[in-house]
Amino acid sequence: MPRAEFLRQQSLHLSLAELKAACANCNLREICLPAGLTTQELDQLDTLVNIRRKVKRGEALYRAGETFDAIFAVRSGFFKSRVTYEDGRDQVTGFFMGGEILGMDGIGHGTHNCDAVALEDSVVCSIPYEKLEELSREVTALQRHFHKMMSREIVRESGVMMLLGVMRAEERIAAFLLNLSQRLAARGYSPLEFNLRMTREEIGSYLGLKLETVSRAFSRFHADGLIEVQQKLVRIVDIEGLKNVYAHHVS
Amino acid sequence: MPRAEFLRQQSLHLSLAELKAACANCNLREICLPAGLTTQELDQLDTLVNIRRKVKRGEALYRAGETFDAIFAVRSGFFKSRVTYEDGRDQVTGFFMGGEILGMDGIGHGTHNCDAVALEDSVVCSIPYEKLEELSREVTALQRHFHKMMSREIVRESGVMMLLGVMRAEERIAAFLLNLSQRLAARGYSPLEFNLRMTREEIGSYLGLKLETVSRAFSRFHADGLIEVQQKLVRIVDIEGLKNVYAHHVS
DNA sequence: GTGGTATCTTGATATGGATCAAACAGGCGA
DNA sequence: TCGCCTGTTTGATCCATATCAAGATACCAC
Repeated sequence: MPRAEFLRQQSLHLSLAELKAACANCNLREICLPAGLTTQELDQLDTLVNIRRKVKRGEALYRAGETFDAIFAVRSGFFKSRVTYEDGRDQVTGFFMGGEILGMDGIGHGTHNCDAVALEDSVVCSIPYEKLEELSREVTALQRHFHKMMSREIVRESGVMMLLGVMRAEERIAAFLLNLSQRLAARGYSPLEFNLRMTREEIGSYLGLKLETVSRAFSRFHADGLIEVQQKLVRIVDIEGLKNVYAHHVS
Repeated sequence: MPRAEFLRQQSLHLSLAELKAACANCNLREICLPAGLTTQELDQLDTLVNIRRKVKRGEALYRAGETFDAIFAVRSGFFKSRVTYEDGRDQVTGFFMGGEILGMDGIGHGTHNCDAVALEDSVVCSIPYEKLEELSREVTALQRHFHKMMSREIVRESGVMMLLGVMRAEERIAAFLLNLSQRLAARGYSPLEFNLRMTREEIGSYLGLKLETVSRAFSRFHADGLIEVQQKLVRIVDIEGLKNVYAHHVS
C-alpha cells in the first residue's frame, strides 16, 4: 500500500468530532498559531485548519525530500525533527510539543528538509500553506503571528548552535532539561517532574553527544542532588543548582 | 555622541544617488528579496526600500537587545552575526554577503537576538518591517519570497547544527570553504580563489573550534594538495578532494 | 620606514568526551 | 511467566581537539 494511501486510511479511524479541528475551542490557542487573533479571526482560521491527522509513535509525519504543502501544529503528543546527511549520519534538530509548529523548513525549497517523527502517539492539525498565505494577506494578526513563529524558530536554532558550539557536555544537558521544564510549565504541566519522550541516544544526537555521556551526566546530576532520574522519569530537585551548571561557567 | 545620532551623520556622507536604493537596477535583485517580482512589483518594493546605510568595518549594524524595526539586505560588503551568552561566551552564528538578509531574528520578539557586525566596509539596504508586512499583503510574490527567505534561514541553521553536532574538525572546515565557494560563485565571483573576510578565530567560533584547529586544518589541506592559503587568500586546488574530506566519511 | 599590535603557524602537552565493553533493567509478545 | 530485545548504566581506555607556549608574519598608525 502506498504511504499516502495508508495515511488516508488512518485518518478514517478518527471520529467526525476529531476530524473537525477548531482553533476557537483549542486549549493550545494561546501558544499556537492562532495566538492574538480575535474570535472572528479565529473562525476564519478554522475554515483553513480543516484536517487533523493521527501519527503513531515511530511514524513520520513527513520525510526529507517529500513535497511541502502544509505546516503542522502539534495538537497532542511529541515529535522530533531529524536531518539525515548523505553519508547516513543524522542529527536530531529539535523536539516539538503541543502548540508548536512543524514543517516551516519546507517553505524555502518546496520540499521538506528533515523528517518529523512522532515519539508518542500524536495528533497534528494540518494547515495548508497556500491557504495560510492567502488568509494571512487578509488577517494582519495572523500574518504577524506566522512571521513571529518562523522568526522564533530561527532564534531557537541559533540557541542550539550556541549549545553545540560553546557549551560543555553537562552544560548542554542542564540547558536541555531546563528548556523542557520551561516549555512544559507554559503548557500547564509540572515543570519539576516529567517524562522524557525521547531516548538517551536522541537527547545525545540533539546535543552533539553520545548516549553514554548523557547517561553519565544524569548520574552526575543525581549524585550532586540536582535531579532524580528513573528511566524516563525526571524530577528536578534543585532547579537553581541546575541553572548554576551553566550560568556560573568561568571562561 | 549617541550611537543613533552618529549613524545618522554617517548617512549624510552618502551622495543622493547612493541614498536612493533601487532594487530595479540592483545587480543582486535575482538573489535578494526582490527575486521573482515583476517590473511593476519591483517599483512598489523600491518605494519601501528607501534607506541605504554604510557600516564601517568593525561597526555593528545592530546589536542584541536593540528594538527591531527593519530587516537589512547586504548591498555590498560582508557581515557576521554573533550571539553573546550571559556569561560572556559568544559564538558567530553566520556570515552574510551581498544579497543576503540580516535581522529576521528580531521579528519574533521585537528585539534583535544577535549582533550583526561588518567585517569590511559595507552598505546595506534597510527595509522597514511594518512596510514590508503591508506590501507583502498586496504583492503575493513578495510575500512568498519573504517566507522563503525566512525558511531558508531555518534550513541554513539546521545545516550548521549538523556541522556542529556530527562532523569532525576537518570536515567542518572543508564544508565551510565549499559553502563560501558556492555562494561566491552564485554572485559571479571566482569559486576557486577568494579572500576570507574573517579571522581564523571567527571561523573557529562559527564552527565550534579553536583558531589553532582551523589553522592546522588549513595547513593539512595544503599539505594534501587540496588548497593553497596565504593569510586570508584561499585558492581551492582540488575541489573534489575537498568534497571527499567529508563526503567519504565512514561511520 | 619604524614600531606596535593583531593575526597566524607550529609544537608540546592535557583533557573531555568518544569508544569499547559488559552487565543490568524494563517492556512486550509468545 | 519466560525470554528476547531495546534501552540504560557504569567502567576502562583512547583519541581528537583544546590548551599552553613561542615565534613568525602581516598590517596599520605615525
